[in-house]
Amino acid sequence: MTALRVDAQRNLARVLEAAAEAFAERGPDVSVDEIARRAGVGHATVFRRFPTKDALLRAVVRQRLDDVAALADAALAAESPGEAFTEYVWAAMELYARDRGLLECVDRCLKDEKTQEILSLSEQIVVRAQKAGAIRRDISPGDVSNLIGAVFGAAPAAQWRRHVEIVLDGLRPPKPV
Amino acid sequence: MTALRVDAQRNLARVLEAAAEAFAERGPDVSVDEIARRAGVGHATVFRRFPTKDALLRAVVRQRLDDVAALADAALAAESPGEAFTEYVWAAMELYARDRGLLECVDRCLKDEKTQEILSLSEQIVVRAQKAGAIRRDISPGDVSNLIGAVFGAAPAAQWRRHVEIVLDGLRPPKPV
DNA sequence: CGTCAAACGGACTCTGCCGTCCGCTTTTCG
DNA sequence: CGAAAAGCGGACGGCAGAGTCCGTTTGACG
Repeated sequence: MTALRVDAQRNLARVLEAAAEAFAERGPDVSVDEIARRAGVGHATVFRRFPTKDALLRAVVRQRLDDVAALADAALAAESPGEAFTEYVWAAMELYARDRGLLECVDRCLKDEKTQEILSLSEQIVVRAQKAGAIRRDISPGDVSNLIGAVFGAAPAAQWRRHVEIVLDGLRPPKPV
Repeated sequence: MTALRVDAQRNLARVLEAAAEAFAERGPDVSVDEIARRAGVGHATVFRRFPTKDALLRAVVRQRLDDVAALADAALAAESPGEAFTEYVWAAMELYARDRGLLECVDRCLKDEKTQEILSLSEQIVVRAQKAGAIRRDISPGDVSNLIGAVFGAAPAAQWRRHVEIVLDGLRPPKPV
């Protein structure tokens, strides 16, 4: 496999950029035609680099998830597990908030390795916080991501912080009576 | 407008039943063909009674929402606003749990009068509970429905009770420190 | 510069779905 | 019973989106 021709490289970059933008704005259901139009190429060019629309989606998601992975690594390295967890949640949500359609895209890539990796890291963060007593134990680590993701995804853009705040409150262990 | 022929009445009933079942199982995106197949009629018969697929969806939703409306009325009539709210939430979610796709169908019928009516009733229930001090005041009544609906909709079937429990905990006013 | 493989994109196919049409069947009612 | 009206559903049209084909263009390289 030799290197791509320079025009092909440029087009590939444009496609990835346009796809990231389009998926972020409109979610995973934007048509390939729309992406190609944004990239200024024919849609056949998209399919030459990515065998299916799904492959393109996964490529974009993997790219965007790198930032989240960095946040997760930092959270796992931090001293206070409880604070690390809430800070991780806020930072990650802040990222998703910039690209509103991304969450739905990630949902559709659950089988993807990269997505699984993030999920696994997130679970570790939760487990650490649970062991430290910062999160109630009657919910599985995986469900915590679900819960927060769902609330974030459904909240009106202006209100998501308050909604997430409420869930975080609910996740704290009930004070002993 | 004279009455329907008896065979037409029977088919109409079958279509409504099949549609309710299909929408509940598979969500609002089941094809009209699928519904017609379940009802044992041609899909043209469906379109004869309902001008569009959306009209059929709305009819089904209106029908199913009657039960929810009854719950809401009961909650508004109850003495303790706080208890009435939580009981209403649990009862309504129990209904949606039986027909998992229904929630998404309701989402798609937000403009429908019946849906608006339920939303309005739900808001009144929340307002009452807020006035009674059972729910924190830093969230709008409409957002409470959003929040609970989102969590319920995204939760794995076996876990939704726990997830809703957590949100309810988060919705209680923070204990004064 | 000239050749050739790589890349391009418009046109095409295929699939799934909504909604309509029209010739045939069934019910109704005198 | 028999005509008229109501109902039926298979076939059709149209649309949108995914993925393919192929004649044309363009960059790589001697």
